[in-house]
Amino acid sequence: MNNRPPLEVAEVNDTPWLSTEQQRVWRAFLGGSTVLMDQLDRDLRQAHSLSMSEYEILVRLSEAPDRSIRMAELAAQVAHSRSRITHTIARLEKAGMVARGQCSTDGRGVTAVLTDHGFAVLAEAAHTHVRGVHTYLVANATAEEFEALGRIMERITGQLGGRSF
Amino acid sequence: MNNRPPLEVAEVNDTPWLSTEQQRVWRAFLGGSTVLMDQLDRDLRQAHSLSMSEYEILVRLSEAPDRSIRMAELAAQVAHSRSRITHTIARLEKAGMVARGQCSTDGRGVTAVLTDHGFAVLAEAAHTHVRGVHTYLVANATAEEFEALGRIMERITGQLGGRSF
DNA sequence: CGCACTTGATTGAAAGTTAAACCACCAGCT
DNA sequence: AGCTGGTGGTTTAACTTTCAATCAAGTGCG
Repeated sequence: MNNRPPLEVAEVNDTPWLSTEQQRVWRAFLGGSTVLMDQLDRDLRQAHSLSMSEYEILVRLSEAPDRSIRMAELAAQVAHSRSRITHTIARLEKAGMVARGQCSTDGRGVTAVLTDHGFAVLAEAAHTHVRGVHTYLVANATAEEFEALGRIMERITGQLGGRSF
Repeated sequence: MNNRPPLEVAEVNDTPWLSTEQQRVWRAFLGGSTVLMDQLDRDLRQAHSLSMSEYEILVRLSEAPDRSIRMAELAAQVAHSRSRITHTIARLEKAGMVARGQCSTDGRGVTAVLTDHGFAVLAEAAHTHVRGVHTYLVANATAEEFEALGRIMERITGQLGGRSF
């Protein structure tokens, strides 16, 4: 059971394996996207003590009518579990960036509302974030490549988008 | 301080903002890659009780000479902190998939070695994983798009690749 | 209405990750 | 040999995320 060819290249049963080239791209994606996200996260933390996911939440809130979104909806938008949103909002609330409100139309509904302070922090952080996206991603792609990236990712989201947590 | 245009579109100071189109692509990437990774992770867990990062470690080990890699080198390959590798390897060791060995050339060096059981688990899991990559990613891109993806991600890794943890 | 059933959100504990302190060993220098 | 500084790895505690249980409020139906 020892002298097989490297796993990812072997041809086994009915599983369609990856070509060497496909594998190269896949690994580039794996490595590249982690390195990219880690860098954006690090930048945000250093400059504004915000994690990437906290930042994303603030962005969504800032764009919503009344700067407020219901917990479940927020969870769906950023693809986190409800539980995680509860905890994260609790932290952001403690930091004074978000407040909780009752939903008017549904007795159990809770809405997260971006405070003025939260908005101010976001306005600062956005500079850091956008600069990062530019220099780490946009600058590393031609217009066509960038467009291609968008198309691929949109199809993936279309295929896997609606999920249960 | 209330009636500004949406944050990500406004033009402020010297920060080069993102065009609406760039923003669309960036969000697609953000959403698409999380949804993709989540799905691959979920598949792996359900079928083989392995997380994506555990799987990646097993893959690296399986490809290395003697199926063993030193801790620090492993950490670098999968872009995790040393500490995280220590913990993860401890878990994999408890599960009997990896063993620890002393490094011959360096007294403090510790090597992680893939056991036969670990290899067997990996051989199973690889089917699940590869099938996932195919149906979620490869199938959602033309050959050109796929190539473009590879180029972008390789450039990013080139720019950000060597990091400290 | 009264019942079962689902959904929205929170809770608390377990699991995983990060951050910082720590120990052991290597390397270079005097 | 004896210092000194740096690297490899583990440990501990703090923090974040997940998992399962819980509770409250909505919905549908006899």
